[in-house]
Amino acid sequence: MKKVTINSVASYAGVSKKTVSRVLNNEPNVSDATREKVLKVFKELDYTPNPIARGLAQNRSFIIGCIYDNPSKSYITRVQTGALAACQENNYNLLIHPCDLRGDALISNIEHLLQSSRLDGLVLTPPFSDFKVLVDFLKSKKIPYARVASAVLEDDSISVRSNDEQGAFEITEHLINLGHKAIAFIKGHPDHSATEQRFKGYRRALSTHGIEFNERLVEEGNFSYHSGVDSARSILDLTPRPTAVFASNDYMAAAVLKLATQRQLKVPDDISIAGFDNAPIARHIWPGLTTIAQPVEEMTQQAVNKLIEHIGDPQEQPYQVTLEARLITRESTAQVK
Amino acid sequence: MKKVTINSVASYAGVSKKTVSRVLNNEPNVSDATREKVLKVFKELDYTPNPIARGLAQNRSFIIGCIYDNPSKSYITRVQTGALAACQENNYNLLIHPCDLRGDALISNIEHLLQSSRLDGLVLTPPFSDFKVLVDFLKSKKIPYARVASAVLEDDSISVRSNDEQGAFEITEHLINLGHKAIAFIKGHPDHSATEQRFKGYRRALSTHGIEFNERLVEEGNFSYHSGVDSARSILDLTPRPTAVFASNDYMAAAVLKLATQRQLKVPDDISIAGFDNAPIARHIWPGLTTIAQPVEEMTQQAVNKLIEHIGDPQEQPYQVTLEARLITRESTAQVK
DNA sequence: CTACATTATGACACCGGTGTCAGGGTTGAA
DNA sequence: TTCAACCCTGACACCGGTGTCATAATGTAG
Repeated sequence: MKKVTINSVASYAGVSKKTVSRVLNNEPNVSDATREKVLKVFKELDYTPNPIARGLAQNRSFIIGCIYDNPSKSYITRVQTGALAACQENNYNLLIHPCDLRGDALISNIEHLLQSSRLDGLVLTPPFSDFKVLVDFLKSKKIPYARVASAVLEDDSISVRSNDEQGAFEITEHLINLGHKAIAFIKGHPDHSATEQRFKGYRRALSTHGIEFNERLVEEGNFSYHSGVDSARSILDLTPRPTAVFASNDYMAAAVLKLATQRQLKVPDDISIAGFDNAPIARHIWPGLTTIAQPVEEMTQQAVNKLIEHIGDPQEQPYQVTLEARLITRESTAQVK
Repeated sequence: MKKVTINSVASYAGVSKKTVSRVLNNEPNVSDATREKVLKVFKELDYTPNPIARGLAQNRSFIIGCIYDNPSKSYITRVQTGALAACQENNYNLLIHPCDLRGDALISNIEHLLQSSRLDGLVLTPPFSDFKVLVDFLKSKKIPYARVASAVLEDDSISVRSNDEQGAFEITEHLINLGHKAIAFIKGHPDHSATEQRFKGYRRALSTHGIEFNERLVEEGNFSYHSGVDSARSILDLTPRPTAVFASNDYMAAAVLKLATQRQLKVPDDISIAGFDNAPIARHIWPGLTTIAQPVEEMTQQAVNKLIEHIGDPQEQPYQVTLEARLITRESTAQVK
């Protein structure tokens, strides 16, 4: 396939490079006749502009980076799906970059990424969405960024989230309405802002319904399945055993379910279990997990769309949205006996 | 941050652009003194070459594309992990591109991707690895590609796989050794080459051990959890009920487990269940699934490494490797009663 | 009909690198 | 000593677009 460049189009159409460029970019000040002539040549020659040359001239790469450090594969996949959808709408591409949260290495890692890829913008996913050091760094370097599922909304950034606190409140309330009073809670990873939000929702539901908070019912997890196993062990060993467990995500909830089943406990007859996120595993196991569904794809797609808009026009307003999370009840929770 | 370009480095070091470029690319014919001088300036000025400019000059993007259409999220994540590892070693970036297998749209979709991104190469993951139309298209366009987990090895391409047929043989044999004779089988998606391979391994194990193949024990699935539910229903309704089920992947196996549990069957006491892939779910459920572990990350990493090598030097030999798959026994399979 | 604003177009430099080639300096063999 | 071969280096064009500015063509007000 011989290369079709802007030069061939220009000479073929009998106009200058610059005019072709104007048509490409929908610039004003091109006569309708000329525009149509050029557009026709585009088709005839099957011309596609070279994004690299374009990037060089405009100092843009048309690539968005997505950074993550998340134990939940399904979460990442959903984030990617949403980001990809937005990228495709805007003729951007998505570059994925897993990286470790810990330590100073992060900033230099990101710095290297930015220098070596010249990304136009960055999507921050949990736990990076609320990582102040990183956000400040990006701000100082004037790198456009968007935050997905951050706990805090700030005035001057793009941020799309869902209401974790409210979701946790609702699912806890659901358990309370089923008659549960001793509801154990497994926390998430301390670096994720969702961890605190979900914990807050749990506590608010308890206090709203006049149930005293009991610290012994709270276990520290980190969102991983493995941590869920450890927490589950402690919880199931308690006497009296709680009648329900609310884990901060579905993987940990699945771990509780596995351990409970291993110990011959019937779920939900002997113990109710609830999770969070509506990960695939929540419906792949028996009994299916009652959980909170967040519109992760939608959140990410909106965030990336706004990010790209912002890149095109840095005057663009900040964008802060909170989407609804909703309760999904399955078989893992039932009326207390 | 003011921009550090090759020009600033050159004038600062008192040499020409071209000499700086030579140092950058480790070209010969640069005196040691000059080379060191330039390298020192790199550090002092904290210079990073602009990949976009480089790409324009060399007509390369330093980006590898990875295309997929796979219902298994965990498989995709593993592929990405391996591909990213290889990319990072070689200062490449990874661009992910989900797309539909079906129809003519695929080729034009890929064509558009190539034109708009100028990818240096493509990684084909199942089911694309064995999709002849696509492979032929890439060959005709002279786009470098590598195939992951393809069934067939061809002479002139890069292809890294594991032995699905052998894996299926071993897990079936494992069931036979436990005394099972009526072993149901759930096939995968017909477009995936692994589907046929795994079926072959199953049949070979049966015939090796003198067990007659029974077509009624075979169900058509498509690797999705949902299809597993349907197949499980048919299998569990059989009389006499098979004593074991071998599903072509873990999601479908998990579906069998869920349905069996719903029907009050004890696994593995009443029925043994085996999967394939060693997906996370295999160890997240109870009982854990006996399955076959394939080194997906390793496969992809090798494939991408070779692909990048090939891009740098198109004379590079073809590369064809088959890695070992290994049996992992968990609680879902046991001696027949 | 002139004076001036506005629109349409192209020439040319530029983005930040790499490829080609020519020229000066060394080295080694004749 | 001479000449070819080789090593090192830089000038310059080029990759394929975009930005700036000058200029020609057209429109509009006085």
